[in-house]
Amino acid sequence: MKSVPTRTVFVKPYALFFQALANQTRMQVLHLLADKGSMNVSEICGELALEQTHVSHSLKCLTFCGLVTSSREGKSRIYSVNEQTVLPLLEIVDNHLRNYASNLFTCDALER
Amino acid sequence: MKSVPTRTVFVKPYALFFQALANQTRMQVLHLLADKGSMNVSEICGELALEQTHVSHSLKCLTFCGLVTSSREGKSRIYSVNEQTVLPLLEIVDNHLRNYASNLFTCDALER
DNA sequence: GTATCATATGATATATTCATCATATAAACT
DNA sequence: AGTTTATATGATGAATATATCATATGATAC
Repeated sequence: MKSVPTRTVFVKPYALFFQALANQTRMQVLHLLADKGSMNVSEICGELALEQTHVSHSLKCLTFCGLVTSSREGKSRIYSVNEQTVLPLLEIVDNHLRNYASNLFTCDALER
Repeated sequence: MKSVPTRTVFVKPYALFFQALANQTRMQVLHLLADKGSMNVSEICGELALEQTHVSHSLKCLTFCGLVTSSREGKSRIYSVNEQTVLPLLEIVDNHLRNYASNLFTCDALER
């Protein structure tokens, strides 16, 4: 019988979830969609001045984590943010950054 | 005059914040503190069966991002979670994982 | 003082993630 | 059928993060 390391297993999905958010490109896409509602891939590329493959990879990851959903519309695919999760999440983080982590606005990297 | 890439700059602190959470060890520490209230470093090491340096590095990162606070007590240092941010944050993610991302419970890695 | 206990720091090899490239698929139109 | 437009996928070097090592600092007791 294999012993289970205390708490070790249970946090993995949380870490994976936050990994999806721990990237500037994916965060840009998420903020843009939260702001504008729905957009197709070309529109996102245009707005953020990013390459199509880069945006598609980012959207795949966000989709995998349930942060965005999509539906086809002709040749395009329309992406929308999962408002239920993303809006309250960003609000909490917004407040946190102001009140407890204003250093993150000016630092280059994380101290580890 | 240098042109500012659309939205690019503003998301960086968000990505940095989420990076702190995108790691199993730091997530373990955070869950443990959220559960037990306050603990010193040795207690955390014992409970999670992790090396002291590893835990200290993790706590440094969490402190830098305002997710935990600490105070000295004799030779020890007591760490506490920032309840204002962490409790509602974990609740949102908990619901999200159940409702929109149950695949994260069983997958090995993120699809990108 | 120095010895011990508790925690923090800096450096490093390894492991992971990122952005880009080349290419594939999917839908609409001729 | 073939062509164009829109998006997705797989592979890869380069960049970044991780966990561990050796060591430093800080506080108390002797």
